[in-house]
Amino acid sequence: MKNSEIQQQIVEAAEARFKLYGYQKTTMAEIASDCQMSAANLYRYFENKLAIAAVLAKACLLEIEHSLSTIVTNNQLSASEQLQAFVLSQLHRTYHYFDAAPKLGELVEAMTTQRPEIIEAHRQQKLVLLKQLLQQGQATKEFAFDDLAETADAIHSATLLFYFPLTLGLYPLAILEEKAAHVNQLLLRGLKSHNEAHI
Amino acid sequence: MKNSEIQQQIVEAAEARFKLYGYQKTTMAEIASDCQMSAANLYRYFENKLAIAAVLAKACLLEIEHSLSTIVTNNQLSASEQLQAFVLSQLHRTYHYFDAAPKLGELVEAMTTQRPEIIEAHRQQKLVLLKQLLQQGQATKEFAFDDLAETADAIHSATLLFYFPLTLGLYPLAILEEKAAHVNQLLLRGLKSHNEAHI
DNA sequence: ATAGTGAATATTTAATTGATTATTCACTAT
DNA sequence: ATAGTGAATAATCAATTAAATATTCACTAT
Repeated sequence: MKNSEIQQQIVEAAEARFKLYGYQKTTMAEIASDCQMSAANLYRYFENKLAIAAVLAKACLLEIEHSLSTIVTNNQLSASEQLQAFVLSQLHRTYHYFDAAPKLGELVEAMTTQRPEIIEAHRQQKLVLLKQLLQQGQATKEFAFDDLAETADAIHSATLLFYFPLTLGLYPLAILEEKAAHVNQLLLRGLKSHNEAHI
Repeated sequence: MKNSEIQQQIVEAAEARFKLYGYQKTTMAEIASDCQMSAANLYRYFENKLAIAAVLAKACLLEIEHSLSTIVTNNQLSASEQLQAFVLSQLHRTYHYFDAAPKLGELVEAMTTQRPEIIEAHRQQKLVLLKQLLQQGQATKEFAFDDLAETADAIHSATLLFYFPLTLGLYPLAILEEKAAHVNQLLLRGLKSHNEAHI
């Protein structure tokens, strides 16, 4: 069995435990036992427990990024539809994660406090995709705006409610979808190219 | 001394302690001592410690609402300027509260979990003010939008980053101001009346 | 009647300490 | 050399209990 396959196996065992019992309550001994090895041996593959969690977290975030990337590169969709889908995709994916496994909140907590660069990298990646989306909309004359980076940042800030784990718990999904629709509508009106660019 | 003056005195003593030492670390005995009375006597004026905190929290939120109300009724300002000020005022007031007294976070926590109706009432009050602002903008032809309530809700959702205590800590004030400016710019473009109302 | 109190009781916190658990390491097997 | 282990150490957690604290109440003073 290859080195990387064992790493994979460890992460998968950890994932199942983290989802079911939470990050805190999962012990290295349990993960090891699920892999038919000793706890000590885990350290030959990962620096520590947090590193296992980090791989898992990165995978989740990458999954989201892939979804978003698919939307941005889907040229069946207009830029408006892409933006709509972009926001809703984050909402649904993130909501679903915590709906299916509320214990994953512990992972978010751990990453936020101990690996903030992972969260930040994800944010940056989303900004890249948003900029791409906006540029495409601009190229087709569907959108018009002054500053690409500022606009992407504005959209990202304005849609915080739909991807920020702590706020997702505030409302049921149906309400969040409704709010997302309203925010999208307003943002799109601000982006449509038949506006004047300046006041 | 009137009954209500004593209540006032108690709340002020509690406020000073809450700001300096936090809600948890402040004891009823300390508040009472600051008022030259026994802890038992506090219960003649407030049901319990949480009730004192609730009065204080309501006062803080009312202060914010007053600021916002002043902005909305200030007819020196265009509707756009009002919206800009509306968002920035929340950002600055809220930021300042936690900057001057980080321990107030404990109060937010307590209210969020044990008196959520206070938070909700504040939200509703802000929506009322936002609707008023939007209607004025519509009356002067500065703004155009389809649904008043939906638009107010969209703006409120989109500016979450600038009043939600937990997210305010994510960035320094200067960055938040910058983001607020970008979001405002985009929202305003969506509201300006020279847009088509429908796509 | 109203404002106030000290002492009693009920909850919450804080400190202690005894497990658990994470992590390291010297070692074995291949 | 590489994969693995058991046992040692270090850090965390959990149960216990002691101490503080919130809250109630029977009572005093006005």
